[in-house]
Amino acid sequence: MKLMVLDGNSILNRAFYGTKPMSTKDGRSTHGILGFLNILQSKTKEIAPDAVAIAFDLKAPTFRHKMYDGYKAQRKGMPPELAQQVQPLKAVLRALGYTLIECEGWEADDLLGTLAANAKDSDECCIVTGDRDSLQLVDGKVRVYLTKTQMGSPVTTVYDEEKVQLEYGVTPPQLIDIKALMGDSSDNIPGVAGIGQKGAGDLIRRFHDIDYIYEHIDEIDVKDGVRSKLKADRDMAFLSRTLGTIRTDAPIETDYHAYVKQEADNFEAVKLLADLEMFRTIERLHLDPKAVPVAEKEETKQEAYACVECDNVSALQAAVEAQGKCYFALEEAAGEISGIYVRSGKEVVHLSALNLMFGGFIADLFENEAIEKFTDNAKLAYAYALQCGLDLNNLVFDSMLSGYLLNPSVNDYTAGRLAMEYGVAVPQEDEIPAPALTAWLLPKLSETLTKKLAENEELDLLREMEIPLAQVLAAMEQTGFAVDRNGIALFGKQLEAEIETITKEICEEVGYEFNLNSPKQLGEALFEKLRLPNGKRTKSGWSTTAELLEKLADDYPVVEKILLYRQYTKLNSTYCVGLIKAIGADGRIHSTLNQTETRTGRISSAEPNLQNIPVRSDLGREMRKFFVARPGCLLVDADYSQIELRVLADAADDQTMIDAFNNGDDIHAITASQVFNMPLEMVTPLMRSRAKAVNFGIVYGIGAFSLAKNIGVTRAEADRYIKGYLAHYHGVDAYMKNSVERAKANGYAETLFHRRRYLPELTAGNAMLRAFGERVAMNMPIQGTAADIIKIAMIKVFRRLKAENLRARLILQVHDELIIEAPETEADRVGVLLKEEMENAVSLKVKMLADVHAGKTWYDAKG
DNA sequence: ACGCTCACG
DNA sequence: ACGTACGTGAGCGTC
Repeated sequence: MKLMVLDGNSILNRAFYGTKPMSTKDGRSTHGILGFLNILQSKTKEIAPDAVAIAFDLKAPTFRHKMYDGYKAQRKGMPPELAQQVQPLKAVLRALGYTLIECEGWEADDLLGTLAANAKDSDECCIVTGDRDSLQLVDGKVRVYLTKTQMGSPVTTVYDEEKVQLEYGVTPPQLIDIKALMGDSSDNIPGVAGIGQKGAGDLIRRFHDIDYIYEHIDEIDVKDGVRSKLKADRDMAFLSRTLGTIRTDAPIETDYHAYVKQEADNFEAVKLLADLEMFRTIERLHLDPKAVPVAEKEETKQEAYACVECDNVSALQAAVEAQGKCYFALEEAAGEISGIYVRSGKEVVHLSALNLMFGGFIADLFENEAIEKFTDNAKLAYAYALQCGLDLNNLVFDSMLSGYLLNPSVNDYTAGRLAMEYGVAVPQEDEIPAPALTAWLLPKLSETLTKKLAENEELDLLREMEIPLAQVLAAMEQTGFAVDRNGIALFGKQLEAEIETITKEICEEVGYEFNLNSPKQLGEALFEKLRLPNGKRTKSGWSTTAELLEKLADDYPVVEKILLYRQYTKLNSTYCVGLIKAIGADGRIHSTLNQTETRTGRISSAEPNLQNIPVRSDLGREMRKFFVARPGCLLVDADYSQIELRVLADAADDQTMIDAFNNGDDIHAITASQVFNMPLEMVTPLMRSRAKAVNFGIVYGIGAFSLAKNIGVTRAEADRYIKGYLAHYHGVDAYMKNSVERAKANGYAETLFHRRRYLPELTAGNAMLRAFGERVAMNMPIQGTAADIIKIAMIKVFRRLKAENLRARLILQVHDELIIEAPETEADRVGVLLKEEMENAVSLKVKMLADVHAGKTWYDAKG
């Protein structure tokens, strides 16, 4: 029999510190459990055991071994976030069919030892642990798989007798003697005072064990200092050996056959894992998620899933109208709407777009204001309505947007996933078409999620912000942005010519041809072939970032050329080639505006991304000349001035900052005068630019090191700026502290409009991760509130354009900027309207300011 | 699939 | 001792 024995406490500990913190929405940490199951699964695969035993201490919740994250010398209790995970983990393991070994008064080590020592002739014992103590157990039948976590991924070293010999120069049992001499503070093993790891190893390698050493204490060839230290602690040495010897006589079952894994209790396991909100794990362990046991299990049985093809459209329509509600999911095939699934009573009804009555049904459904609509993708529904020339009225629920508001840190908001997460029964049947399942789930799902949103005070966010915004985004996507294809193509050609020349020049100077796009090859060329100074290593070679190369560019013309090469190729491949590919048949680019992507509430743009078109460099900004208004139109562009700092001034209720903004002062100059403690007239451009960086830093959750790096001053200098800043803007100082405190207390950060982001990082043992959580706790409310504000503005602008019967259309949002394409005759009016709606989207203590410009191209319209 | 680099707010 | 500012998406090379 091949038995795999897990040192439960040790592995859990490793898993806890080595896995990115995660928690359930009500704040229970789960990453220890997740990491444990990952290790269990990967070791099972690697070792392929016939049986598995998992040993746990049944002692006080302390660890024998050194803690991963910190103190070398002391026993340390488990942090509560870890202790809370022990019982749920054990329950999950039992449900999965594993045998747990726990024995009152015995440490897990001794249980491992007992199993290892009792390996029969044909047996093999593989110990999986994070603790080197177990290495003493290694023999011909026993191997130790020592796991560490490096950069978040588990790394295992396998120890057999040979490997122990190789690494320590002794046999496994001799490790006990080494420890007897050197001691182990984390295990309260005293050892011999004054003998450390090196000395102990040396002695045992030369004299085999402490028995020999003490029997020949006066004869052996050691320094007198060592001899006297040994003599002084003779009793300690022998006591330490006893303490350090893992016992092999625990009263547990030692027949390996007893540990053959039982069949998993699917029901129980899924229940436990669903409660821990570990849905990925359910899938990865090949459990059947359909068996999610929920309170309404009985009801589920009554509500057997049923799906029928619609044979009577009028009857379906009548049923929906009678109900006053419609739960539907649109069916897509090859990018087209191919049908609709409607939950009607106890069944789902499918109506194909091929059905002659389909168009009529959709029109009546969408436009009927008396029917409340519930769906899973509002933007898609609005887009389809727009395409059909219909109004979509009274859409009250979107499960995807609801899931996003409840927790924006998730990547999958399909109805099936949400149902699992929020405890809605999922039908048992396999192979239900996705939209059919969605329609089936929507009644319960909408009820559950709506209730949750109401509890979180996020219901308005759904109904007044995200759902209306979905309509705006659908229209923006459909409108698209006109571009000058020939202009882009020509620009690309010019770039390619430059790139070709410059590539040759660079290769000539380096002395051989290589791929300039490969950071690896480039690093080798610069820092090995050309031997340039100040190279910095990254994980996989030399760092070749622009930041580093710029420092070398003055002295080495070839580096300057590489920077140019980078700039040209970036512009050509990402923007010229990339954008041309994305131009639609109508000569316009239709980007996808994602509404559920960012953790702060911003929208994102993809395929292509139109939110990162170059502007900062002169050459890059040229790209914007190819983003144009259609003939007879102008682009009207407005961007908020300092929206994030204004939001901060309001949230922090900082009078100095509020006054500065309301007086129309130059905020960076004012900040400079505060930070440098001098009158405004004496602020130099350099001081202003540094103050500007401080302002940015504050919004991001500042650190002196990064600020220093950013503006090129010493760290101490940067620290002074920050201190100066916080001393003068004391409202901001208090607000930042309060943001972190509140996020810690609540488990999430939130915006002015109650959009929330959970921050399990705040409970992390790892200081760096925790610091990250703290910065996010400071940043998210600011970035997120700014995102909320522009969303409100977009909805208001959209409605104004419609109400005033204008032909102008919103075409793009870039976080603090809105772009409208307007007929020339409307441009002035639209500019006024746009500014008005943006500035009045919200009413804060600080007034909002938007700068408006119009032009034929984006280049011209952007101030 | 992942890391590096770089474009934007 | 260690790494260091928030939020994104795309193209490329490497594994």
